[in-house]
Amino acid sequence: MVSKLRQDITAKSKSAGGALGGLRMTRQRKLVYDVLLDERDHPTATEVFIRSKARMSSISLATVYNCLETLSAAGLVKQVNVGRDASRYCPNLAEHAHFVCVKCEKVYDIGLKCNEEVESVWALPEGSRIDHLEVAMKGLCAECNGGDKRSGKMEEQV
Amino acid sequence: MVSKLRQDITAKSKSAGGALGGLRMTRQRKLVYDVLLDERDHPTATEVFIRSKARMSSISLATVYNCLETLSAAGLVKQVNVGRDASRYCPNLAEHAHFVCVKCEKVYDIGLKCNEEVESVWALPEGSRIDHLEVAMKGLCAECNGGDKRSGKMEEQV
DNA sequence: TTGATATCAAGAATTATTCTAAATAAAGAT
DNA sequence: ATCTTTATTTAGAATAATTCTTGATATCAA
Repeated sequence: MVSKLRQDITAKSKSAGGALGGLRMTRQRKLVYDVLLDERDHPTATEVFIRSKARMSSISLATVYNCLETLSAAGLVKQVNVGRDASRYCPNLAEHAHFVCVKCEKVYDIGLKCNEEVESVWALPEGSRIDHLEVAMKGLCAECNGGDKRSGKMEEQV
Repeated sequence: MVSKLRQDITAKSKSAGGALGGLRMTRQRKLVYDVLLDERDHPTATEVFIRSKARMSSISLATVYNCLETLSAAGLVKQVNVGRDASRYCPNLAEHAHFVCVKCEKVYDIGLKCNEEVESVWALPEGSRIDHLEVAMKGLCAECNGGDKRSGKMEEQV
């Protein structure tokens, strides 16, 4: 189902096939997905709604939530949570963490270093199955960190 | 201020000293902290409220939120966020991640492997300062994972 | 075209959390 | 011990993000 929807979206086909409950590629879902692809600044649902509404005035906030949920479940989009802030959405499917600057509030994607694995640093319990991992960081981005050029060490927080 | 409050709590002194706005060690703060220490199962604010109310019937939910906020700001307690669920609270100050079993809903603390550092795997942007990092995992814990004994590889999610 | 079903839209409802304002309690000074 | 000042508590109202509900609409397969 995941790849089915993606295939259909990227291929701009009209249908997601009848399989698995029959996900449909609707104008709204396509629009919401396009909005995310067009400006990859990790918008909130409301921001996506505003941008979507500019292109399709009839779309509703509830629909935007529905579409974001569907796209996330389908694996096309990632829901980004940092603390208790409103969820943000991101079409970057590569494994990455998120970093929010507490000053300018921009959200940055942080990629893995080459040949590294996130799991490698954690003492995961034997026998468990991890199928979702979310890494969120907060701090000052390079621009806002102005004077201090060192890539400072973290505080004790986890 | 952080260490001041901790010192006073652990020493069971009556005051947090006049420094830095004068944090006071009140019965409510002590109680909320004790509740967290007594049962380290990552309760939500409401759960902390229920447990606290059993020992001090006059305490209010707003106060519990206040205390949890104060204790977190003081560094005695960590606020744990996994996805959009209600925040949970944890008195474990060691660097660790959180793992929530999607079946039994238990929250586990995941420690770092020896000599590993979280930051080491991420390509952090030059010049930025990270001062908070939160790592949340979801999956099936060993018990709930029953049959499959492999510590399974993660899916693509981050 | 038509029937079955998925999806949409609008607004109500829910939930966690924060805010407000008056009452209370703590710490230091008298 | 009492007084004063200021932090904190309390209860309830307010807020904000998200989910739910329901009737209308769009889409797919036949």
